[in-house]
Amino acid sequence: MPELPEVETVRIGLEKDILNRKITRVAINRPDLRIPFPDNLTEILQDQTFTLAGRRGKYACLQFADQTLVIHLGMSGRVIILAKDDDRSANKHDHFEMDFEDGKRFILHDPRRFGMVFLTRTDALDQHKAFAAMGPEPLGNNFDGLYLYDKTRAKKTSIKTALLDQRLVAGLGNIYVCEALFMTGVHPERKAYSLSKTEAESLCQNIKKILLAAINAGGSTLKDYRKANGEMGYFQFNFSVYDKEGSPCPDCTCDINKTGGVEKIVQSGRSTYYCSTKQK
DNA sequence: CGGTACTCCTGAAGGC
DNA sequence: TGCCTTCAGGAGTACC
Repeated sequence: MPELPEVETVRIGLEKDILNRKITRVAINRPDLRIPFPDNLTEILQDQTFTLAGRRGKYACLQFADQTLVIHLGMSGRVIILAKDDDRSANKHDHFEMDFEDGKRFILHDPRRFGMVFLTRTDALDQHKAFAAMGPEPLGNNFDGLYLYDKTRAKKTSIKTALLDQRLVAGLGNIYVCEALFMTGVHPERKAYSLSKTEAESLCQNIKKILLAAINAGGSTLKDYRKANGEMGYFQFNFSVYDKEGSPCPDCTCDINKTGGVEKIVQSGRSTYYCSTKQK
C-alpha cells in the first residue's frame, strides 16, 4: 500500500497529532513484524516526547531525545490515530500502540507484517543500513533529469525495474512507476540505458508531478480522516493505468477495439500496466 | 558488481 | 456457500 505519497501523508498526520505530547503508555503486542521490535522499546519510549516527524523514502522517522523511531509500513501497514473518545475494539493486527497525554492513541496495524520498526541515534540516521545506500528524494533538488540520465547509463535492466530500486531514487513503488512511465510515454521494458537525455528529463519531471498530485490527494483525504475510523493511508487518487488492465487509457489515441486497452505484464515478479500505443 | 528469483505473511478476490 | 488458487502497493537475501 504505502509508497512515498502515502508515507508523506502519514508523516503529516503524525506531525499534527502526536508531536510534542508525552507518551503515557506503550504496548507491543507481538515480538516482531518483519524484524523484531527493538529490545526494551516499551521502556525506552515511556514518558518520552516526539519532537519531529520526518520521512526518508518510504520510512517515517519520529525524533525524540537523541534517538529516532523509524517506521516502515511494508505492503499492508497502516497508521491509525484515535481521538480521545474514539472506540476501537481489539484487532489482532494492531501490533504497536502508543497513548499520549492528550488522550490520542497511535496504532500500527499491519496484517501481513512486512513492516518494520527500529531505533537509531538521530545523528547516525544516514549511516543506518536502511538509509546508507538510499538514493535521493525524488522531490528534492538532487533528483533531476541529468541525475537520472547519468545513473541509468550503465543499467542494463528495464527502466521499470531500475526505478523501483531504492538506491537509484527513494520512495517510488510499483504504482507510481507505472503511472510515471505512462505519463512520459516510455515503454516499461525499455533498457534503462536507452533513455535519451530528453526522456530522462521528462520522466523526472513527471515523477515529481505525479508524486505531488498524489500527496495533494492524500492531503485532502487527511482533512477528515477521523470520520473514516481514524485511519490514514487511503487515497482517492485516479490512476491512469495501474490495475486498469483492459480499460481505455486516458488521453491516448489508441483504439481500444484494436489494442484491448491497458496491457499487463510481469517484470521482476511485479505487475506492470502500460499502453503499448502511447509507450514506446 | 549487476541482475534475477525467492522469501516472509495474511486477506481479498475469483474460479469452480 | 465453501473450498481452492492466485495475487497484492516491499525489500532483504541467496545465488548466478
